[in-house]
Amino acid sequence: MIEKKSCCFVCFFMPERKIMSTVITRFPPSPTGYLHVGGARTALFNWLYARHTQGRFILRIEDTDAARSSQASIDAIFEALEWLGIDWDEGPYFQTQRLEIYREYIGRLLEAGQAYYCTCTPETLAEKRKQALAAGRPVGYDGTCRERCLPPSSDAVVRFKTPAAGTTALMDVVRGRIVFDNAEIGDFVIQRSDGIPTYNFAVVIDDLTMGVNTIIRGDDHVSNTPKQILIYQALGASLPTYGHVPMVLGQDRTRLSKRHGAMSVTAYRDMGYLPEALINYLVRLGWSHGDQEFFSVAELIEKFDLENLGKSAGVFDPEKLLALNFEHIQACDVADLAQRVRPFMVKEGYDVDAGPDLQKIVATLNRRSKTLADMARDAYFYFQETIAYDPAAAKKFLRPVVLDALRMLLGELQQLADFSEPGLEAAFKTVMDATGFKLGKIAQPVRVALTGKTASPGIFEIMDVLGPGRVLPRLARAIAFIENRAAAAGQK
RNA sequence: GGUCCCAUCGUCUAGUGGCCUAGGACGUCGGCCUCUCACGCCGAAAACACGGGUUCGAGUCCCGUUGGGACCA
Repeated sequence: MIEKKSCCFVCFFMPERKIMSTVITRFPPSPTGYLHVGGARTALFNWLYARHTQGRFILRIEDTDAARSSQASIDAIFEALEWLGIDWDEGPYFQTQRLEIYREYIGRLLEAGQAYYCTCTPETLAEKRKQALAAGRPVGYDGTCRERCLPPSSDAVVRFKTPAAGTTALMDVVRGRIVFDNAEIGDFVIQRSDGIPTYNFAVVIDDLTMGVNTIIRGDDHVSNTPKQILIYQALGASLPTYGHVPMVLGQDRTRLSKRHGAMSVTAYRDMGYLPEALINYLVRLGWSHGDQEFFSVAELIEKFDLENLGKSAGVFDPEKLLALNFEHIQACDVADLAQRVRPFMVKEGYDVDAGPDLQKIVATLNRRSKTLADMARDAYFYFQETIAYDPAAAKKFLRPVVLDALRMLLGELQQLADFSEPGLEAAFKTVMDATGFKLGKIAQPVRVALTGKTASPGIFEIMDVLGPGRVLPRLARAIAFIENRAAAAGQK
């Protein structure tokens, strides 16, 4: 029978959240590169659960692999977490600063006879492994040094004394009960000969000493878990609640890596995604709340639980993320969006303060932008001094047939008192009535005059935002352009 | 190779034995709206991996097969 522990228990029986034992979760990245979306999702699950239960969230940097760890990676991880808005209540702790603590616990295990020194050489071990493989026996350590009571030495590792028989069971909130044979586990190394603890040992000691009682992590850790449970038990400690969530896969259904395109969290920031959109997407990949697709961060904190975590791996779909980003952009008010899009406009090279009102610009673009970068790019015509005509657009719409209409429109606009949408519309109406042209016939040439292209926000909107100071000269220039064109044609 | 896990539309998912003629979302396709492009709206195609059980009844439970994945090597 699958037993599931979850926050629903807490929420159901203790709606006021007067919880006896505070939930303590953690995120323990290795600083061996940027924070990628898969790691961010794990961080999110832990952070959300801590916030949901009003518990605590700890950040711990697992930097014992000196060769692969770097300060640059640590900084990159902080940067990504900060952008996502993931804050921590404790830490960051660094494993390299906790070596004494690990040694102390190694000592305890040694004293209690639950661990021992082993001096088997890698060569012998490899040879024995080969033989075991050939004989079809488990490839774990054969126990040569187990009862030898060896003293510490520079070439000795410390092994954990795993019970030779029996089983170790993991009660997982997402997968139920998973049982492992102790014989398969064998006596594993908990401290290398250089005195550095192995991953499985350090993790347990850290979680134990930090009071972590809820561990949500990728299911690539499932096979490590029985070893960790054995250590908890040897230390007489109570087990944390485990929840192993499935991996995030690339489009080709293999594990996420660089070749799947942009995978770092900050890359999405730089492409103009909203952190709340990435969060929404990542959390929904592997967790659900009925049919709901859109969640604000506050809503996620309110609704996130362990009960509804899925157990099959999910493919990262950039298209869906993009669609969600669009929705989150729609959910932002223009003042907020204006602030957020500003750096992207600066990156485009616009002199933002010299342009029209930023909020008014944003109001014309937000309904049609999937990213902040799109919005900044599409705002070009608000900032360019002289509009470059797209050749095809100019050829099709800046033609002599509309010359009179444009001249008349320019005249109307020059004496227009109310340069706002209703006023502009009235001016167009006058020209339409006089020429018999439909709106489209006039609007397209004007659009090209104003933006250089055939696609843009509504013509009255952009004229309103641009204002007479920009509209009139651009119109005049388009008229001149057509006149020149007509003259050139006439000479042929 | 050993151990463990997973399996519903192309993708993310709803579904916890009858409410399933399998629902939603992204994407795709068609239409409407329209000053362009978008938005929006309407509609369509699209899935329970396979085979055995259990049961009055199975997407839902059990076993096997196949396929994928993780870890250890």
